[in-house]
Amino acid sequence: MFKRITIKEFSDQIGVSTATVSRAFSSSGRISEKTRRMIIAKAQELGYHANIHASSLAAHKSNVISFFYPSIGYDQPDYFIMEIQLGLHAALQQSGLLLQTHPLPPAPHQQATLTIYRDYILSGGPQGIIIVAGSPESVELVEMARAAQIPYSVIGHMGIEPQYTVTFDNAAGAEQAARYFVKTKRRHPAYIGGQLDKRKIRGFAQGLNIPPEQVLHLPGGYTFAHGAAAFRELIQNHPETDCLLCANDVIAVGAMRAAFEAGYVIPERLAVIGFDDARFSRFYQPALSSVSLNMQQLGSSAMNQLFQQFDGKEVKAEFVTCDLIIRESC
Amino acid sequence: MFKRITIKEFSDQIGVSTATVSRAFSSSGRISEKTRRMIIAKAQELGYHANIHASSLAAHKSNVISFFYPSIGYDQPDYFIMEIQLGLHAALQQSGLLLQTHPLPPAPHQQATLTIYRDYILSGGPQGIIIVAGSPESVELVEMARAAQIPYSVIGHMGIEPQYTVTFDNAAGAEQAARYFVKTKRRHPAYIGGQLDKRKIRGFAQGLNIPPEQVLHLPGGYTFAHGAAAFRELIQNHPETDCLLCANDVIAVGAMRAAFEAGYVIPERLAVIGFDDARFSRFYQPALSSVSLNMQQLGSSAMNQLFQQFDGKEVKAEFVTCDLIIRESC
DNA sequence: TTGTAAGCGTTATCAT
DNA sequence: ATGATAACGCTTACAA
Repeated sequence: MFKRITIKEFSDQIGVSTATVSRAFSSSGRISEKTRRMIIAKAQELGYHANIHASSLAAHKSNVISFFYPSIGYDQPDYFIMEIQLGLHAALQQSGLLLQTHPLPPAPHQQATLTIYRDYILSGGPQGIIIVAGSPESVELVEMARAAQIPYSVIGHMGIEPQYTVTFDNAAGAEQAARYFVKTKRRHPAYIGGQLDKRKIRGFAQGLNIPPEQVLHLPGGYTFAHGAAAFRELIQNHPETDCLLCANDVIAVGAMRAAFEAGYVIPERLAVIGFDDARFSRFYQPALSSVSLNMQQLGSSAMNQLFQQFDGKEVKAEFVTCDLIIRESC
Repeated sequence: MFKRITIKEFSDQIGVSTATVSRAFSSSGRISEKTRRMIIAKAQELGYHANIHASSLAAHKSNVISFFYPSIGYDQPDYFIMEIQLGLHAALQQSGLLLQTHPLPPAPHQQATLTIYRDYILSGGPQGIIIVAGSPESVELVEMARAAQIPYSVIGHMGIEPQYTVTFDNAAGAEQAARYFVKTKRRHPAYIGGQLDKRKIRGFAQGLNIPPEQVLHLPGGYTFAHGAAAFRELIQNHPETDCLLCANDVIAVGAMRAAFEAGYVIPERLAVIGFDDARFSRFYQPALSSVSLNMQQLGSSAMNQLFQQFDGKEVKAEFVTCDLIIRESC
């Protein structure tokens, strides 16, 4: 095994104490600027790098942020999560903190994996934890973070006390979409998407000025195939449908695809609006209009919540707005 | 701060030595099955979790794998990388290893970030390193891994000794695409894409049975906008173009978009093939044909190389094949 | 501002 | 199979 130079050897060689060396690298330590410079230069020269595990042990902090998110499968990329991760990294820039990613796998293996994660959290591994709501395990993770007294921040709605949470106003976004449909004289709206998202339907109904139960709703999964299938089903009984809101962009693209095949011209005959404004959907033909959620802002807001906790400041719930982006599909 | 129960306290409470407790959790230790069970049960009960930093320090291993990849910008998701990360996580399943993600940021901040990464690697942080080739910094990272004697694996072509490398045969994929164009009687091929990828052009030329210099080549970036702009430029001088290979799917989608606008019907008038088989492009209208690279296999192969190094086994270069997937665009 | 030395919570070696 | 104890390499009172 490769032997790194230790703080003891290094400090001996340059003729100072280990404490001084340590101070030179910690931002807080009281040390003369001159000594610090000298030590940093010597460290470069001799190739000294503090052992990160020893530092973590002694200082009770690890510099790693753990990012937990529901995973729809190891063969199924999730654009939503990917963008959040991007936002996290952007916020982490220069902070010296490192990001660890932890997908919560789907059914078969989730228990084993969760055990590994639990050990990791409860052993004091991460310095902060970011959890994307959406699976039952997300809730357990929050409990672990609390139990271990590690700063955490939740992205999404979880039905728990909200101060450590970054949420977004899906309902308002859906309402904007509905109002747009009304304004552009659409008469026969429909909604495609899973039933988890009560908020979106509520907002849609509100913008339409009808009770939520009256929304023509095709539930189902969040995939391209689901979107296409749901649309085919929809027009069997409701061929008059002339505008469509979908719970995410992947569904919307699937539905548009089925719509073309059924001879619906977009946007003339059918207006379509998606949700989340996934990067690829703006390249679609026609470019998809979408309720945009700034997912990167989601990530950086969550990191801010963590930073506030590190600094012992009061943490405020963060809120990210949704905006309707009109492109070509409506 | 929250005080966790330490191995000392725990072992005292249950009446064994710390060594025995440690052995109960390490797979290697010689310990009776009965004692192990007892200790694990007690640990559950009393909530004992080994401090991960102390373990890492004492055992000289950290259980974290670091994943470094070129990032095209904090506002620009990279589908390619995302899929590799997915493959990595799939391979990591149940291994108890954790994944850390490290984007190599574009220009302005890369030096500062690289310094942080260097410290991390040279301080003995990660137990293994996976590097996606593609930026100049990638090469530096390999040198750091070597210097620190940490097992590593490179994904992509880097022009260094190849045994710790997972590569893929882009050239063969491009050649397949060319042969398909020839077989389907296309006469006027063109290639859109950055100049980094000599391999793809070479393969394309080979399949076309012409020298590489004779390939009609529109260089440029890897984005949607680049694809669209390149196509517009292309047809100014070469309106007869009837088939198109693009360096990736995003470019291809951009080019298709520009093609529609210019009145080209796909695939009748213009055949298009992309590269990488990004998830979204199969949803496009028409569904994009693409040279498919199993990116998840890339990830798991890289992890395998790491595992081989952990076990002291000889490491063989890994190779992932490319296959042409015909859909609707050609 | 700098040095001394006592932790930090494990693992691993050497006895028993 | 189990126990005692010396590392592991750093940070941080406390002292100077």
